[in-house]
Amino acid sequence: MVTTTPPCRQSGCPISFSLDIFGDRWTLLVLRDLFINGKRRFQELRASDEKIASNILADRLRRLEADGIIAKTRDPEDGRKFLYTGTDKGLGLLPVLLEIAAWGAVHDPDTAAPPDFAERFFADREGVTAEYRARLAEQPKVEE
Amino acid sequence: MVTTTPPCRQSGCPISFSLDIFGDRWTLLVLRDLFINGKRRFQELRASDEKIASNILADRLRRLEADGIIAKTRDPEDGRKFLYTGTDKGLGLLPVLLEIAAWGAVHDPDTAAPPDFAERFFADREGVTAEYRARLAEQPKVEE
DNA sequence: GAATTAAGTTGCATTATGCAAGCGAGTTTA
DNA sequence: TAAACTCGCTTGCATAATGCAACTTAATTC
Repeated sequence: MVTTTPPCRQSGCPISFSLDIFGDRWTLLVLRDLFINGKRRFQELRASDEKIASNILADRLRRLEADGIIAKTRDPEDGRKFLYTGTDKGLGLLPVLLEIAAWGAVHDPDTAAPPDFAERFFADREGVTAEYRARLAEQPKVEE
Repeated sequence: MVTTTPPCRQSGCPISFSLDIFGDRWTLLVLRDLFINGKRRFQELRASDEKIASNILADRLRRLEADGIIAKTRDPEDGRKFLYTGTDKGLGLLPVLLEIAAWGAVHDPDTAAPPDFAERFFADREGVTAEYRARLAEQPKVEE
């Protein structure tokens, strides 16, 4: 089985604390798909361009749930399926994701980001973040 | 020897692009020490609370330089030493670091961050970021 | 020119990740 | 109602990344 227990460096540094949770090659991509791309199910998350392995995805979802970043519920419409959705704590990472996206959009010559994304974000971080938050809220709600 | 060639997922996603550069357990901690804690030399970076191994540190510095995030110069005052400093591209990551720090400061019950850091940051991201940028600029300059 | 310091490298053990296949519970189909 | 199918995983095994201790090389001080 895959680890499940993340490394813990306990230095008191808030950046180190954060990286103990999402400082690896996959966690932020999972959160991107959940919070920005509107995905909510295991198979949707697996289908990303980056091709995450199923055991790694299962492990990251387990960790994120254990850390209170996401919540796992059964799909009311199909009992085989689960839905993964962000908690308030998790959605607090939306600005982190967008800040990372904006830097990448500026420096990646082959970026697929909308051409004015970074410009708009730097001109109005709160506003653009609110837009993305609102788009997420449009999704049919799930009881926790 | 350690890899030096980072994984490249080439999905066009700006977040994926960014994480190919700093989506690992150590790179952002190195940048934290350089950009926030004012460190500039190999030994200073090694001495962090998180105890990075010297081969990993050497590898990350090499990658960061190759990616144009930092520049390496000889210390004019002691020819044995090198100085590592952020480029403009690299300093563009300061908002990313501070956003991560703010989230961590809010959610880590044992954070060592200044008590009002997150509050101040969320109230005035640009202002707080400018403060940190200014603090860095106070350091004696290095010719590139 | 001998000892010291800085910045690494090397070799090897441990841990994380990648890949393919399989499994059990819930759902649809005949 | 049983066979076939989906979905969300787990398992086993190969490869890659990381951790640790010791060693090397170049510059500096004594």
